[in-house]
Amino acid sequence: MSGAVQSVIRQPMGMAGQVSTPTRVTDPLAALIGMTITLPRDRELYAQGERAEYCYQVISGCLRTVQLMEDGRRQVAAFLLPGDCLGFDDFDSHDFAAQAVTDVVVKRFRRHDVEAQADRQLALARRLRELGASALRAAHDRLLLLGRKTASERIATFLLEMAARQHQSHMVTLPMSRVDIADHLGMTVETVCRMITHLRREGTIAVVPSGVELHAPGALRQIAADLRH
Amino acid sequence: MSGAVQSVIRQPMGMAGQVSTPTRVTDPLAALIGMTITLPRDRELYAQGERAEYCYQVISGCLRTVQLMEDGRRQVAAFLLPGDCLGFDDFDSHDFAAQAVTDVVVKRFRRHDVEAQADRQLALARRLRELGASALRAAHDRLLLLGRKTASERIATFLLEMAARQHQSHMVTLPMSRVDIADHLGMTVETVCRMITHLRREGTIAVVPSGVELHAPGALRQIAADLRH
DNA sequence: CGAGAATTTGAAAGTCGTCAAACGACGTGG
DNA sequence: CCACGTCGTTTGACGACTTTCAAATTCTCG
Repeated sequence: MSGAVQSVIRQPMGMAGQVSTPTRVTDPLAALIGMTITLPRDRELYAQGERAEYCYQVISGCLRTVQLMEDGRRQVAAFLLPGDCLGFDDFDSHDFAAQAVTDVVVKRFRRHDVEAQADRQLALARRLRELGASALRAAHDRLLLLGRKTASERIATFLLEMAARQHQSHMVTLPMSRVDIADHLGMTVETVCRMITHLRREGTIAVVPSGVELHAPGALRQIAADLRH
Repeated sequence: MSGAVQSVIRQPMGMAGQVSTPTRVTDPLAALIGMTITLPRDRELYAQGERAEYCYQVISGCLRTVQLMEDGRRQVAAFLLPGDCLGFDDFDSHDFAAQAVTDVVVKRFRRHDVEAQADRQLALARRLRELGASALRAAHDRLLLLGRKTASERIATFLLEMAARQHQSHMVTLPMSRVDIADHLGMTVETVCRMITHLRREGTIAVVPSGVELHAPGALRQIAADLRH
């Protein structure tokens, strides 16, 4: 049995960005005709450089987007949770690979169709631009993290972000491995472990099988030294 | 230098497949009504968190987008050169500040107008999505750089990228300070200098008042260990 | 229960950052 | 036109945070 696999974050879709878009009664994306696809853990949804024919919205499970260097160094650009979209803003080919962190269900759309539909439906076109803006904002926050934050700040930031995305303030599910986290935060597995251990010994968090419990979110926030607000 | 209107942020070693967009006869952006604004060096075009009423296209000069942490740590997300656009994909407020690196001339558009126009003109709507996609791709490349590349690789990558964006292969103009470069590449001024000195002593580059000459772009490329070929 | 993988911990090494100071480019003022 | 002060760049020495290498421990799954 897949232990942690099914304890993946569940949450209604439609909250793609924690952005306060004025209450959208019907998400234009929901109107698109999409095929439901399931993907087993560790399977690749698409490869880096692959022709980008489809785009996707995550229904359940967790995906990661990955960039590789020839010598094996890896950068996980993002983890995608239910409601998140990917592939909508690529060009002809995908900039990075997308892989299933857990068993995953996604809704798949033909990009050509989406583009065509966007030309007819203003709401969708706007939604697509919003989607891009969300992704861009997230990427920019990560630039600051990777460029300027220390190891402990990165971990704290990451845990808080995951908590927020799961709409939880005490329990954070971490479906991805420590290696994935390391490659996401620009550090090594060992450093990730050490930082987590440190937080645990401080009593700030507790490590449980499928994630961590946040005992002192305030302390985390202080460590994260979060910008904006 | 105004001919660069279509040169949105380009990849280092601009391959990535033929960057879709076949030769665009008329850029939808050119049709927008924009006011020309000049900005002296070091002046701020807009502040972080400021209400995003306008968006811009660079006509001449160089801008930087900046994120600040309370303790002063700074991340330069991007340098913008003639033809580049900014502010098109923000939400209500700007995610970061934009400041003039040199004296700058920009064309300013009211975002509300752009959005409205996009609703009427498919080409513009598509162009806006492309713009977002370009920015996103650039940001992702930078994630890999910040997360996984060494100091020398970052410098090499940066020089090659600047050369490509200036459509030059031997002479690179660097209008920004070493501090700006450092804050862009996630390192310190001292390290930037050391890396440049190292390349100079190797004979790979030569430092001139306004930038550097690339004597051995091949060597740079090798150092950059560039992904995506 | 046992083998292999993932996580955690430890010790040593390195890269990069910090602190400090010299050097050089400019612009102002004498 | 040159002296001088300021700011940006460069260089050096030292220290620290992370990484690297190695191994113990825990967890997963057959």
